[in-house]
Amino acid sequence: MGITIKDIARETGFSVATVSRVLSNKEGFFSQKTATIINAAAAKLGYKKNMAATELVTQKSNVIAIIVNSTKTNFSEAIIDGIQKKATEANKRVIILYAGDHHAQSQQRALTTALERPIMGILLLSVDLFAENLKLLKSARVPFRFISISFKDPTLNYVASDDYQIGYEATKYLIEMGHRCIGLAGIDLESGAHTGKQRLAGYQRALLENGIIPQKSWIQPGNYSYTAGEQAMLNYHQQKKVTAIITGSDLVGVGLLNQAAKLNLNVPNDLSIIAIDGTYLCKIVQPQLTSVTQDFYQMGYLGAAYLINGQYQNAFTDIEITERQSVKKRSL
Amino acid sequence: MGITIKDIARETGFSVATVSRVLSNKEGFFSQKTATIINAAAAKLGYKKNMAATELVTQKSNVIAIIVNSTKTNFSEAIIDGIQKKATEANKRVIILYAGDHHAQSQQRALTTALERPIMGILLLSVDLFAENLKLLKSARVPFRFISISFKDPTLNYVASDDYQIGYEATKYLIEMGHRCIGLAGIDLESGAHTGKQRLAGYQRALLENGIIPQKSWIQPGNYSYTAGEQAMLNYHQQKKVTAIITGSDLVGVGLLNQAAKLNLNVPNDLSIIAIDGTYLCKIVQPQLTSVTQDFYQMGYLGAAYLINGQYQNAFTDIEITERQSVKKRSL
DNA sequence: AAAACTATTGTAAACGTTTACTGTAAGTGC
DNA sequence: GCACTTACAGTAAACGTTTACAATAGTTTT
Repeated sequence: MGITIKDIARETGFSVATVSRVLSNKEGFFSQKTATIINAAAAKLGYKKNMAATELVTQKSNVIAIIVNSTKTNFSEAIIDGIQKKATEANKRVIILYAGDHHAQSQQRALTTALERPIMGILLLSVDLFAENLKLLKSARVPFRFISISFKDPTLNYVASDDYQIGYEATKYLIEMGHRCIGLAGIDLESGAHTGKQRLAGYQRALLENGIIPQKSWIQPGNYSYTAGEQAMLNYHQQKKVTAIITGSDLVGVGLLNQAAKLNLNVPNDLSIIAIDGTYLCKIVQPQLTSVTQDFYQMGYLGAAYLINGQYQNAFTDIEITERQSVKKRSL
Repeated sequence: MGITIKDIARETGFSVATVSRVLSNKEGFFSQKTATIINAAAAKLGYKKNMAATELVTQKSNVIAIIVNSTKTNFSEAIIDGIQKKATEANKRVIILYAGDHHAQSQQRALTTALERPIMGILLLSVDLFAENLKLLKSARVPFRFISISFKDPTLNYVASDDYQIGYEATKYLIEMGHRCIGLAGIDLESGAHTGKQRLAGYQRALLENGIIPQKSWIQPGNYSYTAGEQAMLNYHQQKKVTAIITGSDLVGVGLLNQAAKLNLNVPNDLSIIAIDGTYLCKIVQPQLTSVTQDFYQMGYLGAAYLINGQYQNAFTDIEITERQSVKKRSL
């Protein structure tokens, strides 16, 4: 294959041990003169360290594996940026594995790819593991953390937004804007993650605190997708009850928005929308979507930090309401 | 660290050689009875193969590294899906590395991460390597292919769309729709890749073939970004010349579209837009953007196939015009 | 000048796996 | 009963690196 330290040893006349010490910069174990010779030879021959061999003997790795689900989650990029930032600071490497779109076999493939080689840990970005895959992950001796997804299970650590608070704040905001019949669309109430359920709980709480009885028909669950938004809008239109809608993701918001346009509804005059996420999507549609904005970058940064420092704890990152153009104040 | 074949050998009383043969399924070198015992022990102990060790001794790897630039390239997902498909078919694993947003150091970090471990090859998704990084890549003995970017340099292999044809077809389409003053916005004419230059050439050719003299002011270069689209629209508005614009990416198209709205221009009545790419973005804005649609999935699939089969050749994938709502026929 | 230290380098084992080479027992053909 | 296969399993070397231990020469201390 390529150039190894043996080649450099032969070239320079030193032993592989000395070459190794110079190349991995074990300060104090070699003279400057030697270092110069060896480094020159390495550069000349185009030496590239074989990390697999290093990891084999040292029994440790500086690689963090990120597992993302390939759903159109346009926020994963910001999370990855945050992870990269922290990883670079801590001199760690990052590799990314795609786990498909909630597909058990793809999940397993990604997981296996990660577990079959020496890595220092795994970060899972809003991936909701199937039971057998979670078991697989737990059975490995590799530390892992979830990001942008949370669980009841106390053995699972995560960094995410507080979904209860998201539901609560979004609802409160709409109530303050004069709305009383408020929809909640495109959230997943089935999965093992309790993201959807928490948002629902916060939403209900805010309604009740303001003397509003939540109506079952106001809730249109879905899988956070564009089409879930379209479908939800169709259903709301039949009922003609809600005046404002909270959407489970930006994409749901856009789906809702476009379906509303098809139905000749004007947003925000006929219907207000607030989207949960606040990615760039909100800014590039018309009208721009008001959002509960999550701090995805920070999520990634913090999740990586916890993994690297070996801290087993959960954390919530900040959220904030970003006002744009899709919510209108309603006079009473 | 974890369980090794030694542990299984001890547990079952067989030698590591036999355990290895069973676990890596070397047909014909072990009895069924032995296999059953060893597999049971492996399952019981939760054995996970250490691929790094395997790759070390076999001197080969089944891992393909994908390097993507983290620019908001919303099409990379489709390419990755195509790669994954082919990789799965050929029983290869895939890891992804982020190379930042045209940032030399991030590029180098991603490249080094890939080159420092045994991989069977590298796929670069529309990443325009800095000269020193290209040198680094070439100096390694690892095969690589570019996807969704093309070069004049005959030593570089790629699978991409034919950018000349893209420019030509987009322009021809607009001419057929009755336009004579046609803009070209947001393409990069500076970089080492000749994507932008090719599109420009095809565009000019189509104009000339139809007796239209290309005007310098019709061309507003940029870096394929949303803001490039906004800026280009501002410039076009000052001139008030073009009636239709070809945009270097979907994102440029959306930027242009939204800036047009701010300027009280109606698309497509006052201005027609055709975007190059045709990702889901075109469908989720209003009006939906007509596009020159690229077959990104196929690009990924084919690029992976060439890499896996060791074929050193270039290929162009199909393009097609997808009519939506942003181009209006102009009566003469 | 002996003792003790320091700086630099080498030797060899180890990491977890694969595989060429050997060995052995049982089966086959004559 | 002999030679020849066949089926299965073990021994040991190899992959590229790190590092404990040992060795050497030079320097300092006493």
